[in-house]
Amino acid sequence: MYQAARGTTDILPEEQPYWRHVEKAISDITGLYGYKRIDTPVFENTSLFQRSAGEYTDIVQKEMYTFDDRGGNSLTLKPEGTPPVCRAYIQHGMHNLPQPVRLCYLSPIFRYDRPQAGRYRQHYQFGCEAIGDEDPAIDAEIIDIAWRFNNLLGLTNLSLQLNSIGCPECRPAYLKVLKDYYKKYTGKLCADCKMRLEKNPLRLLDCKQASCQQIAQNAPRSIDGLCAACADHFKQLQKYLGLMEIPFSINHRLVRGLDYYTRTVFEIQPEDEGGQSTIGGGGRFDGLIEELGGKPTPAAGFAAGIERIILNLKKQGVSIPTQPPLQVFIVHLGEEARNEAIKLASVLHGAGISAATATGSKSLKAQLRQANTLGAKYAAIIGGDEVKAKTVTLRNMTDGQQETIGAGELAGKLTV
RNA sequence: GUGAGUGUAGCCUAGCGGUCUAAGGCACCAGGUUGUGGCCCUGGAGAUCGAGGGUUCAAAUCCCUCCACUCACCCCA
Repeated sequence: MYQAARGTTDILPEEQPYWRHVEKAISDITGLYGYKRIDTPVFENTSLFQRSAGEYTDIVQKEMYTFDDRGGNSLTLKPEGTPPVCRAYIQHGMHNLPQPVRLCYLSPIFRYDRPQAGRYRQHYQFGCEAIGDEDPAIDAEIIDIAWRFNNLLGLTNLSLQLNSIGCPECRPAYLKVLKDYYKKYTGKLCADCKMRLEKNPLRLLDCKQASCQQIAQNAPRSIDGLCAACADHFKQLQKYLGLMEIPFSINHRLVRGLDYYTRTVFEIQPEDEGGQSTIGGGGRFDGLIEELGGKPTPAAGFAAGIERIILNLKKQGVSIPTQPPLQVFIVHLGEEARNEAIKLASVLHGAGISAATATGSKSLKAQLRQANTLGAKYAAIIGGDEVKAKTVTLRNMTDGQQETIGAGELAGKLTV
């Protein structure tokens, strides 16, 4: 028997109310902040992602779904949302628009990871990017959206972690200080951290090994190594967050896994502990547009994982609006009645009333049972008597009351 | 990529060498009402017991291999 490919999942009808709830929140929040939707292709040229994420990130090294098309071009299923949006910004000359350009997306994301709770090989991310402005008010706006989005969804007990990891001006000096500190502990580091010390020293800070955490505890802090411009930017950001009354805590060990981040980085997590806990994160990426061939252009953004949000909506027991029920299920007895039922359904659909018609020629009991199982509000019964009198018997499935009305009156009756 | 756990009908579970021609619950279908659902009662359909191989007179049950799923690590959303 075939089953969905590893790490992928069907979003079944009973799951859909959660997705609609999330989609509604996305549409509301982006409208509220003036972010315009953009949909980029599901695959891009491989080099776009190689250049943007960073050569030594896990995404590029082992998580990309890369393939050659028949023309021999290397393509990759998008492993993150930001680079394609930046590519589109450049390609369509959006630097000619008033800056910043505010864009948002809801897109499938593909990463070849070992699946586990809250982690899929195909998952969905909702993201916002504000491109073309370095004002810390933009960072604050992005964080504000991410935060309010979760409120809109009904999630509570979330924490917002914030940090600044500097810019190309000040980071090299900080990295040197950091490396010097870690070199004193080389013998005590885990194998991964020994690698990180060489390839990606920032990542040393968020190692989860207990022994490495102790070392990270007293490591030099990135915010102590910021240049004047970055320090001021971070200070302003915190002030704005304060004005908006968004609670945050500074996490000196928050660095994020992608190389393109500059200055601001942040993550949103549920308070309770859990493996794959982060439900959203982002930051500033002032160098990315230029790296991808555009003019030097500052930008900031965030992305949130929909599956993890839904996981938390369920965990927190957030009540979700349900689908409107089927208005009427049309029941018929006999060949002529069946013809009338089909005509009637057509009229109802034309009038914008949801209706389904029984199939086959089952007993009245069986048809009503089906109406009940489907959750129909009414059953419209057409039997021999009704055919003769050109009426239908309308049964309210909640209280069992029923009345006989003219066939032509049904649509009007159900509209009210 | 690493480690641990689990695979019995659509779902949940019992059985853990012979009484298994695999049991029960939910869901599904039908009947109990000649034209009336939900509750109840009765009945029905639905499983090569994840796959392949081995041990044995005998395997859902023991062994091996593979596959899948789950959880965790790495990393991320």
